[in-house]
Amino acid sequence: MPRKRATIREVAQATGLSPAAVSYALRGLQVSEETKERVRAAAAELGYEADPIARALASGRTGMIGLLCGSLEDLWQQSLAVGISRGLREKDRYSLILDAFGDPARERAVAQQLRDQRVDGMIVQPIDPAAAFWPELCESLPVIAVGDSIAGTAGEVVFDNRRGVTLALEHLRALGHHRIAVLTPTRASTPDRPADVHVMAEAERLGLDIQVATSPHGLADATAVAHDILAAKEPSAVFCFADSIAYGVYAAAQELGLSIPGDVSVMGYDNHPMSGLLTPGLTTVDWGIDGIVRAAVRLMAAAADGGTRRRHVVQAPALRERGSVARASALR
Amino acid sequence: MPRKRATIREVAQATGLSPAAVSYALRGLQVSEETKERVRAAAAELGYEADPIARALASGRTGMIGLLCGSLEDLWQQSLAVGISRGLREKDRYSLILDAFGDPARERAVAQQLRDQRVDGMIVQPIDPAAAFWPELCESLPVIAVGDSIAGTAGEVVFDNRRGVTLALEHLRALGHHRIAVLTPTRASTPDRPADVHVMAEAERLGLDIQVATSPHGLADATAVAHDILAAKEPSAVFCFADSIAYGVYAAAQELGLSIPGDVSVMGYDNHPMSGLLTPGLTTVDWGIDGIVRAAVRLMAAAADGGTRRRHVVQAPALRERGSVARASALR
DNA sequence: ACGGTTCAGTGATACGATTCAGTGAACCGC
DNA sequence: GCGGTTCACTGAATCGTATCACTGAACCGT
Repeated sequence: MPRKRATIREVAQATGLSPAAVSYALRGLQVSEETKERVRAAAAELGYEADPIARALASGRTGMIGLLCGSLEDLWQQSLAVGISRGLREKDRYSLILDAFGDPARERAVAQQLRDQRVDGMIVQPIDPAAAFWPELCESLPVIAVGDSIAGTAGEVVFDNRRGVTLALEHLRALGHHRIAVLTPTRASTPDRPADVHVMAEAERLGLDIQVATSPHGLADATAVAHDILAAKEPSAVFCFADSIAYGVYAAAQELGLSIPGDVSVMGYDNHPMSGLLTPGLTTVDWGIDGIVRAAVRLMAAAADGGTRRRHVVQAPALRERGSVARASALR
Repeated sequence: MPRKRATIREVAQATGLSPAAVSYALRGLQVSEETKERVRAAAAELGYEADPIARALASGRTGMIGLLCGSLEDLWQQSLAVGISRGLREKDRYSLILDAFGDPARERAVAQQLRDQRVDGMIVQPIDPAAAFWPELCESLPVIAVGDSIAGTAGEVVFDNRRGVTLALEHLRALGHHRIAVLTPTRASTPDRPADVHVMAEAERLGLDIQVATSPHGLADATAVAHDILAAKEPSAVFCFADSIAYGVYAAAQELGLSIPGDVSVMGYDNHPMSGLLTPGLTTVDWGIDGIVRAAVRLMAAAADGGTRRRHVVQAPALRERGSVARASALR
């Protein structure tokens, strides 16, 4: 790790070529095999590697993919981000991970920031899919959406949230739950998430008495929110729109001496790896994170390599029944 | 989000000033209040913001802090990274998160890469604290080490692993465990981690019969490793050098029909938030992640703002007793 | 031998800022 | 009214690469 790096000019000087020739040679363009070899040797000798910043300024490309996460407080989104980042790495692309903190305003700013950093593409988990800037953004670089669909993307891995919600609520209803608390992640100033809308519609259709509250993803915060809900509302079941919020319900139930699923049933959403380890295991809606990661990476790679075909992958949910949901007792 | 951004020249033209003056004005340097205001107005009008890439090339600074993580497969390290990233954000600094995948060779490459990206500083969780490149790196930019100490840093948050290991092993021994399996994270080609060395020394001192194996952090992999250990070696206790590996032991015990702590005691290391939610709760060594995050962010901010005083924070561990460790039964 | 094509390589410019050295004017005390 | 500062600003160089428009030479078939 030398103090001062060699520049392209020094390599040019060493080989007696022009900087332009060196630039071409190292990228395997327009030069004779013999010269390429000579340049490569000189570059290795001097320990030269192109400066990514200068390259980005001149060419407008960086080889980096931006990862715009909805909220990294969510353990599942952490797994997703790490998984995608690793997947991209295997395709020799680096990723720049940024967090929107669940705030649509910040989401816009961060998207802007990623573009300013000249990322070659972005994988986004949109908080506000209806935001006006998406189409403009998509025109300036390839965007892959994960989760909800947005306009103009080069590809999407869309979760069938409608189906996921139906799966969850029908399961609860089939076991006799009618009075259900719904805990949805706190988001700054975006009232109508598509998924929330589905909850309302399905609850209506199934004749359920739901009460919606919001909670942050963090365990401590979620526990506090869940504590209040469990103590005051006495629902027979809690449907959490993220496994990490459900973890808060487990903690709150423990504090209150309530048994799951004896006193209250809990349903999650995501199937984070830890959900199977809890006692009882968290019954949840599984999206198959590995499949999502693979699809997102594949679509991004295709789009960044100039693939023009717009791909649309729909991720189907599966109900993963464990032990946290039981038949509603008549008592509550 | 305009298609094409305004440049500093356009702002200069609009105000009748030179580009240099605009550059100074927007950074609050060397210009009259009145001109500053005029420039700010014109910049706002044109939607101008300095291009971070061009700025990085010209000034050598980016305002970004690099986060070099040992292995993001570890849930605890994920929390740490997200926490630090969030902490830096609150100080108006963005972070570039990169993963070394537990590989010292990669660690070096990634550090190099971060430096090439002109990060203003790096927070690293060193895999190989003895690697030769650290001092050189530290001379070219402020480095904060988290975990193990490395030479030449601008500051460190060091875990007292010696004490942590002692705490864990003494606790196990006090409860009558002598035959102990130790599960330590898999690392490519670095035999002697400081923490591992402490384990050996302490085991010797306490007269314990330990058997060391390595395991990846991922739940599935850790479960497989733990399965083999539990089935073959029949230790009375397992000491995992990361909570996420301990989670694998829980899963394996479940598969094998072993009860924790009835058949085997499990001790973790880190105290990830989920550890308290398991049944039984995971007895573990708590490093106080919030304190680490705050200290790391504080040290980095101080160093990046030109603070010259080298700060050294030692993080003391605390044994967090839950239910996963019980008195050794005479049977096994 | 000739016009046309390809090939290997060059020189200059662009990318969009920062920064250094310098300049004219205003202002200072004496 | 004079030398010396300070102030506000400018012009030009710089950062390190990519890329565009050329050029001279070699090579082609006829």
